[in-house]
Amino acid sequence: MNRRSAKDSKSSILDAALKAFSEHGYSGANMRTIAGNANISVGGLYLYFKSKEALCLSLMKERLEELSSKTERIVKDTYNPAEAIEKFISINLDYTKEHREIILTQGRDKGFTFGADVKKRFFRQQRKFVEKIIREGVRTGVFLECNVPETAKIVTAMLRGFVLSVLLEPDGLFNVRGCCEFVLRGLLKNV
Amino acid sequence: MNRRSAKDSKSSILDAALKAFSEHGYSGANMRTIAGNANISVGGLYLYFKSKEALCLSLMKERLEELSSKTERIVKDTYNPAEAIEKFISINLDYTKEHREIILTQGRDKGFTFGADVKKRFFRQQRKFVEKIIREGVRTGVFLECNVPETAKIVTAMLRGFVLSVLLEPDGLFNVRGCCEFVLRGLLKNV
DNA sequence: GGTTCACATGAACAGACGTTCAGCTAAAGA
DNA sequence: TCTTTAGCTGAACGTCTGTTCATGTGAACC
Repeated sequence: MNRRSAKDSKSSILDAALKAFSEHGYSGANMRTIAGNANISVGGLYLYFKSKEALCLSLMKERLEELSSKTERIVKDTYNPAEAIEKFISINLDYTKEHREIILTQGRDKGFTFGADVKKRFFRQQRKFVEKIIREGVRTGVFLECNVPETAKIVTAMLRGFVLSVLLEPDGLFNVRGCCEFVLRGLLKNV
Repeated sequence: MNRRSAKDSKSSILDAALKAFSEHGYSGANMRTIAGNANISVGGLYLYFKSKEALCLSLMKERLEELSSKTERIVKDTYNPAEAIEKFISINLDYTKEHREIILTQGRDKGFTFGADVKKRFFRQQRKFVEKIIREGVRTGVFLECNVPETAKIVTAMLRGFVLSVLLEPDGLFNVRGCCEFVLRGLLKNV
């Protein structure tokens, strides 16, 4: 066989695409550059992804599903609600630091409609996690009584802001611990 | 003279550009379409803005300075810190609703570097406002003792998340009042 | 050797892009 | 009437884009 396995080539392309899309946005990213950075020809790239759009969607789906399942796994076996919230926030921020390109999901390129269903599913999923944690917190009397869906929406919105800040600030300048404490102060009964 | 005054044409162009950039991002926006929507020719557009980049920067600057001065004006003559925070948040969210294009400032198009100085100046300004409010709150004993710059950073990050959520959710679904309360619970001594 | 197969190439195409420029139009002043 | 002037036009240019396709290469099997 030739140089690389199909699998290796595909993953090379995905890596390069990730970099390109996160640095230049959808329209700004360039198929020739992506191919070049993946050490493959343009034609070769098109063997694995039938279009730019398909490549970008595949990327987004992969990343969001990975983060979603990671979150679910860790949050599931944490029974203390306060701890669960903390974990929820730090998993998301850690993942953001590791994969800065996750910002793709927030982007507005090609209008908000691009990949809208994938993004929507992800955000709904995230909100459901938070709702579950808060409901448990309220039930066990650790958290304040509140409108659970509304509060979950606020907490996920805050998280979204933290994620953006982590992406925009030079590394380390953003304090994850402080964020968790601040959020918890809004939830806990006895601080 | 011909059809319109230079002033009218320029403002028509800015309106069309705003729409284009916020809907399609920097690379996705199209000078021909912008000109068309502004009822002017491509050549005409270039009489007023020497390049796409200049047009976008001029737009961003205008919007951010408007919001910044609006914030300053209203926050300045509010002496109750809790009220000031509430106003700070709602001014920002109202402005976001009115000018959805503000999302330009959150974007990553053309790399993070595009318009970086304008954005940075704005965000620093915003953080300074928040710091001032918090410092006053701590001084008068209404707010909890805290690391002021760190806390201000967290609050502005949260605001950023709220702004994004307002932009992403269909109108009205996002509860401003609830956000303010949540943030204040993290700041106030006696809730 | 020949054939098959998976993997790969890059020139070429068609269209879109930002930008320029020689020239137009009609109102205002002489 | 002629000239000036502010405002405007849109074809044309060069470049870059996503995408296609006829072709190449070398390992594996017969």
